[in-house]
Amino acid sequence: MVQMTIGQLAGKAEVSVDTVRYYERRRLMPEPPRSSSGYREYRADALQRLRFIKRAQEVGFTLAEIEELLRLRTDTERQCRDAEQTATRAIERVEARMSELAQMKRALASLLDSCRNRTPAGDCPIIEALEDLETVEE
Amino acid sequence: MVQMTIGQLAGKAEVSVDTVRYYERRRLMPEPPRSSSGYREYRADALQRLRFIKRAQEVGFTLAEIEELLRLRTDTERQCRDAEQTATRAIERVEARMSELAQMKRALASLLDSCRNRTPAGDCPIIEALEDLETVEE
DNA sequence: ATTGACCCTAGACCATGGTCCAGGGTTTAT
DNA sequence: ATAAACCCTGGACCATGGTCTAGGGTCAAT
Repeated sequence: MVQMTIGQLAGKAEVSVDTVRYYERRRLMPEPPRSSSGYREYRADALQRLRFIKRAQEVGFTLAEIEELLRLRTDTERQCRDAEQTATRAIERVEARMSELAQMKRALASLLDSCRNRTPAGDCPIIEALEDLETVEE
Repeated sequence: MVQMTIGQLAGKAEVSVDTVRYYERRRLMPEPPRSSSGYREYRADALQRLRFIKRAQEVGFTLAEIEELLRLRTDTERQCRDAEQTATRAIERVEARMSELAQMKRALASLLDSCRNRTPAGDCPIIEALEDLETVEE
């Protein structure tokens, strides 16, 4: 199968055809040649590129960053330094979000804990805590 | 100050007036009485409620969950069990997101690491990795 | 030859949690 | 009395990453 329709491409990459068209609009995927009837005709390199995008997304790059990486791919000189920077930014973003979540988790766990140790007759400590505390951190 | 305008309320809670109106539309805030000229008139309990919402949001509840908690607040019987469940769900959501992020971070760190240890002449290992790997996990 | 599965476009819509705008009225301070 | 600062509504718009729809054309199989 040297040529593929968009549906075949999407199937192989396990994304929807809408996603492929969306990436084309976003310029993450190049515009492929068209058949005489206007159908997009993809070759293996399109699948490779789509997989690149998916993998990069899985490891936490945003589509904007992936666009950057894809641009770098063709510019071998500046390539590595810039890719490194992009990855560093992505790590920092991930880390920042992780510590926000860790804070949330601590707060929620402490709410839950008070709930489990409450006096049977009292009001719900979760709701009380949200009503009264200045901060919910320990 | 027994009555407040929306701007005063928003100021005290450190949110925007748009946010207050948005919460009203979302039914997180009740519709307050209006002055003769149609201005919203808030009392202290509105501020309390707004702070409840903010605090709950800070600890990782979604607005939908906060709506739930607010509803529970008036139903003292089912209160605690349901609030506990909501908190448990929130924790699970936070934890799931945290482990996704941890996975991302490991993958990004390993990319970055290969970048720093590369042979000076080679292509960018980050881009290579995204091109070639089946998975980027170790 | 017709049915069903696929393809096309442009644009609307989804969730989330808001923010901003236009076009008006009101209140407060000077 | 006039300007600044505030308030009102309804609806559009933002980011993010898609998904869906309408209204049409095409391709493969029967």
